[in-house]
Amino acid sequence: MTAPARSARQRLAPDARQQQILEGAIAYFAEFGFDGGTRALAQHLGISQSLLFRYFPTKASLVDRVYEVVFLQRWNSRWQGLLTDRSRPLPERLKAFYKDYNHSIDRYEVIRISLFSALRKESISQRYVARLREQLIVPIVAECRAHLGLPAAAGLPSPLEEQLVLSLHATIIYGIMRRHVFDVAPPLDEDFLIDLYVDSFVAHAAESFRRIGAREAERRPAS
Amino acid sequence: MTAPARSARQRLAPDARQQQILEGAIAYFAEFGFDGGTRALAQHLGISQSLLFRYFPTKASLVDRVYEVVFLQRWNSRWQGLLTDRSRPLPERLKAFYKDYNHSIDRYEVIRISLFSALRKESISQRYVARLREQLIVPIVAECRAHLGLPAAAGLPSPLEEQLVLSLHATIIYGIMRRHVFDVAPPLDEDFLIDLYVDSFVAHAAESFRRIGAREAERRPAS
DNA sequence: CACTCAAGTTATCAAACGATTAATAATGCG
DNA sequence: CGCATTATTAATCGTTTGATAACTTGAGTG
Repeated sequence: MTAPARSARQRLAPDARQQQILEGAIAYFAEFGFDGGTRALAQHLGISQSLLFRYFPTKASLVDRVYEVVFLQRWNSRWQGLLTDRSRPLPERLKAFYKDYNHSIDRYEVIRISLFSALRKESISQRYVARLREQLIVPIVAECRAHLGLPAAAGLPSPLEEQLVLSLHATIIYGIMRRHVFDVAPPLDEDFLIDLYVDSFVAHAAESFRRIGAREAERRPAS
Repeated sequence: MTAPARSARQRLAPDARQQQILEGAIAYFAEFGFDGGTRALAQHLGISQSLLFRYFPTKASLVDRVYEVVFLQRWNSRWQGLLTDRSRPLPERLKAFYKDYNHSIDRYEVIRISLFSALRKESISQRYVARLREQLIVPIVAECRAHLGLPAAAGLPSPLEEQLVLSLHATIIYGIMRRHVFDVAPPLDEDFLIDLYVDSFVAHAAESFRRIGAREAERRPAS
């Protein structure tokens, strides 16, 4: 009646094995961080520790592949186009974008590995943040100015305007962090909340931009 | 002309040495995480590695002390009273609270150690989050209902209302994380931004709570 | 000024780490 | 079916880890 213990050693095609190791590594490092040992990782995968080094020459190279999958493979290059498509009203664009964005990064492995690597100050993490700023945040600032009938800013947007737009972004990210890092917050009616956040943001945008403009004018009186 | 190398071995009173180690450990673990080695920590402190174990029996006990200092010592028990003091208008209370809160946790060591320990699922981190919810978030929800003239909720607040209030909270926390974890975002006119966030939140609160009420009514039609 | 006590360091331990080598067994081909 | 190929593992290497033991040196006291 005992299940016939299937052959302890199962042979896989190299591509399949590499893929399996990579996925296992993502799950394992997301749980325990990148200081987790290769032996425990191998045990999670049901393979021997030394096999890892046939497919990845060093632990660091495996970690780098994990970074690549988590950071690069999860970026949708259509986001920027979606955000700047002025044939649709801004609130609609923001809602569509943040629903898609939320959907694509609201995963245990993604958010935790992002944080682990950011805390390590990995360059790939810094590049991700820079990309986020240049391709999403700065364009949203510009779209807000256009939406409000303000003149397009020459050069980079003002830091305060950027910060204001980030406050909307923060709401989404922090919700994901609460679920997967702080381990509270039930999975909840997220699309409804995104509509609410965006509407609240847009409703107050005119007043907020006005106050920021006034603030910056008073900050540099000699212009 | 060479500085007279001060005696390599400097003798300190036990209390002073323990304090010095603790502070050095906070700085070191905030930078490198809790998997950083005891040797490197000792080197940062300019002492020998074995001396650490005279003042803390194990590395884990040192880490626990670091947790205590970062989490418990930075909690102001007057926050709850400040938030629920209905002799002052709600926006004023929220602004005062968040300025103080921001000021007390916007520190490199605090935010990074909080994240490291949350990722490790340390129980002290979970207790902190629970306390945050019970003593700050839930009361703010109740104060918002009162401010809006809504009946006080029986028992716990609705999850959606809680999430809405957390969106304000997220704005503050995420700004701190951007500075100390993602290493972007200049230190910026924070009190001005907090005023802006709170005003924006309160201005739209009536509409937001109304929509949440409607949403929850439709979710459980048979009540 | 010598003596004592304890703060501090050097030297070392066993265990765990990433990584390598040599042995083993599963698979496909003739 | 027998054999070569190679995916896989067991055994092991040198380092580094947290922790301990034995030795050293600074400072206060009679």
